[in-house]
Amino acid sequence: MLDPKYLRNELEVTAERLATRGFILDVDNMTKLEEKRKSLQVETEELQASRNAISKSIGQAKQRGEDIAPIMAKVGDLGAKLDAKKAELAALLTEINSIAMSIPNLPDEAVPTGADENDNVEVRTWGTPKTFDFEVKDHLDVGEGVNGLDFKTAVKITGSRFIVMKGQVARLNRALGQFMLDIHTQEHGYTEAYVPLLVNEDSLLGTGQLPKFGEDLFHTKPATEEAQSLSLIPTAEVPLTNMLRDTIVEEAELPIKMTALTACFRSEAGSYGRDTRGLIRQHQFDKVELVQIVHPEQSMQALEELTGHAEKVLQALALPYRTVVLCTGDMGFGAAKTFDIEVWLPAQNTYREISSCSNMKDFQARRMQARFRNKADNKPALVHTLNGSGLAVGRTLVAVLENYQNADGSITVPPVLRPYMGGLEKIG
RNA sequence: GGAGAGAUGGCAGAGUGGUCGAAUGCACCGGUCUUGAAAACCGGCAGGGGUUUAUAGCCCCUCUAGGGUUCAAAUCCCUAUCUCUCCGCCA
Repeated sequence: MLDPKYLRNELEVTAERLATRGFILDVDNMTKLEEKRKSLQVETEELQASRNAISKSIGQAKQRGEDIAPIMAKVGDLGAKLDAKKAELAALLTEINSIAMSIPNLPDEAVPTGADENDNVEVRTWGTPKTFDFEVKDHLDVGEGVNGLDFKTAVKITGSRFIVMKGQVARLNRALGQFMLDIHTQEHGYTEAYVPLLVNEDSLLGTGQLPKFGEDLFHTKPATEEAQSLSLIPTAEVPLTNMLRDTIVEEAELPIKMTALTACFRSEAGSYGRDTRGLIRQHQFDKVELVQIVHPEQSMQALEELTGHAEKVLQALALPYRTVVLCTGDMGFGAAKTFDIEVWLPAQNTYREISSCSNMKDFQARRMQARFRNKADNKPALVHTLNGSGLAVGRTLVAVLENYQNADGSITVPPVLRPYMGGLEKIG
């Protein structure tokens, strides 16, 4: 969430900046609520203060052995009045908080203004799309051709948008994940983490999936009414970032760099009919996530680095890609700045998103109260959080199947993956 | 699943109805000493919020969370969550 003080004092500026990402802030309503809050809070605290004073004097009188009755009489209906004000204030604060939790992050000044993905700006490309002297097949035909992808069986077991992988394709998927983890832990300084795939509501509020995007998630149905519902993670960003929730770390511990290979689960509500063919948009897929917890002054530099770490994977796999900076209108809820990395898919003759790397600045940190002890004044201050895919394994598999296909229907195993495949050079 | 114990500041750990937001130790910050460091000594040090030009003062809230009793709750009662110990079960 945004800094409440900033929101209050710079309401007009905030509204303007939010408008660039298509979010309309109801300035009049905010002003009205804020005025109400101010007077109500002052009144409540004054009542509270007078009750505290009286209670204290009762205690002191009692200790001196004096008669309390006259003081007790002064209490009167103070308690009832206070309770009423408290309830009124609590309701108002709840309303204000729910609005605050639904306001997206402010775009960084450096982010290009735009309405949608068409206004994103390419910042670099790497590699040259390979030309094929035969008609290229899409990854689905390639995968099914070597008996490695089985959509029909997945539908039987579960439903659409799930996949069964078999044989060397399943192994290739596993190899990709292991390879990525190894790069990030051995060459980029990330600590590997094994994390829960089910998380509680506080975690989802912390990273910003809730309260607004609950329908994008899968939720468990508790066995009993009282039991808490847990949700399947849409990305390892949720458990990794929430590791820092409600903690204060020493400044010297920053930056904290963590990575995890996990399955990710997305309900893909509202995306019916899009990318229905193949592995591009599944309800379940593997992803290697990169998370950095950094000093506020370092976060923009960290975003460049983190994006570079993700790009390294594609370079190692010799997969052509381009990197774009998302415009204000295309960024996710909590992001201040985002780079998307798009890999070349020959069958679609276009680049498709394979990684999204974002600097959330203090947006998540404020929600989670993730802080560090600032050397300058020895006080706690909010950290900045970043995350990025390094990479989405399922989509990387798509890219490998398409870019490494041969005329005879076989797939060449990218050289860097061969150690993970028992030396295998070709599938099919 | 059964029985019991517990949850307090960055950490450890006192505190069982009334100047307790809370002893003490560690960590941390500042200083003295030292060529420098360590040790020793002195001082400071919970977090959030309101008001305010103010990181000055003043005020409010917070001892896992949510309810309750009371003029007054870290302290008493209820519920939830989590942790630990013992027994049972189990990959």
